Amino acid sequence: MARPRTPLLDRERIGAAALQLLAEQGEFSVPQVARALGVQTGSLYHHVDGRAGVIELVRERVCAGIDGGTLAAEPWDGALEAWARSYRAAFAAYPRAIPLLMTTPVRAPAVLAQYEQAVALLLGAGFRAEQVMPLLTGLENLVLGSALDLAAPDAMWEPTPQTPLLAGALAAQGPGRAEAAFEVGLAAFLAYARDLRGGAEPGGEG
Amino acid sequence: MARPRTPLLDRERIGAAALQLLAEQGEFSVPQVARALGVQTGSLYHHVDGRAGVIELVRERVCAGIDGGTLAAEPWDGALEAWARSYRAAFAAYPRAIPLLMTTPVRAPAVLAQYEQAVALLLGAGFRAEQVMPLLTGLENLVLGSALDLAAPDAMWEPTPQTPLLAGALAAQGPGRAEAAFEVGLAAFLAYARDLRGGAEPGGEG
DNA sequence: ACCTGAACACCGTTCAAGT
DNA sequence: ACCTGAACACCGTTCAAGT
Repeated sequence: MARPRTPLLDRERIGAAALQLLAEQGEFSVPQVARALGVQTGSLYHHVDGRAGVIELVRERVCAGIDGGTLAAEPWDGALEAWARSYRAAFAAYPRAIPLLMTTPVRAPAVLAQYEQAVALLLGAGFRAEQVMPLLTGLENLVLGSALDLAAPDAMWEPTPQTPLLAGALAAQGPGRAEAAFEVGLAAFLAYARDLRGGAEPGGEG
Repeated sequence: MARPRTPLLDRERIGAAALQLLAEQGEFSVPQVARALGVQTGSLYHHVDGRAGVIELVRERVCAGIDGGTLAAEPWDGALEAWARSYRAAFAAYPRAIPLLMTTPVRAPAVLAQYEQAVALLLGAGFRAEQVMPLLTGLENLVLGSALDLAAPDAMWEPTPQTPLLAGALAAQGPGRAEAAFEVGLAAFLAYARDLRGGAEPGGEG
């Protein structure tokens, strides 16, 4: 068969297959993706830059759920808040992909473009350049940590008979609690950002 | 040679070798650890429950740097703050281990014991059982995210010519910024916790 | 350009054999 | 109990061969 008249593979289907594997079993391998698409493992390498490239396709798919239009709203703090909520919802839809995406450098151009826009928002609001990344990474920690907590609240703890209090605290966790923690964390973050910005003029340079 | 009169291996040395590999190259494999100890790969399985067991040894080593005594101080919010600072310092010493430990369930008894103590502190301060885990995981997100940011500030971003603002924001990041973000994040967290607790009696049951 | 099929170095885990 | 040495199934990546 060799080269088919119409390609068997494309980046869309590769990303979708990898994300589905992640959703089902919490991980994926390149051969598994190939198998799911009825193709040889090596064939993927004609479309994607190895496993890291597949991860970036997954990131693009998950992040496609984020409404980037929120970043164009005014005022700046309302835009940031709406973006954070949309960001969290997108990741909460694929909780088992979060660990993979949290520990992998962001290369996907579509995602970088959205962060570029977020940087522009903060600079336009009057923040200084050194203030921007701490704000964005702080917001990201809040969003991703909380999305993981929302969808997999006890994934990180294996209590034992020696830790009865911890076991009780885990059992007492209600689904609304992660929600509440996010709300207050977000409010605290926004209050901090407003305070940090002080009386800067919107669009000002210094 | 088969069984030596005095064992060649012990859990201490396995954990130390794995942590050193993580510090040097950001990852480790079981065969690499065996090689570093001059031993066959299979030998490790007599001392440790597979790769996951080695990860838990690494966690114990890193967490050994946390001063658990802080949790016995009074008042409760001062204890929590001191614990968070010690926690962050311990992880900042091994930044390349953080991604591995952040995405892996906690099984190490010594670490679980410390969390058991933290749960006891919060319950003793008057928090209700459902409030405890959201507080602890929120604090953990703050601490680990900030430790990672402190030690590897640009590890998560690969800016391109299409993202000049992002590149500028990354370049403008000073080392003191992660510190400042942690300080304010911690202050916001503690203020939230005090507010959530309200006027509960220390040691009260609710 | 795109797929196959085979290869390569590596991984995590198991286990009989030896002392 | 503890180490060796070999095995197994699996992984990520490369590449000549075919169309």
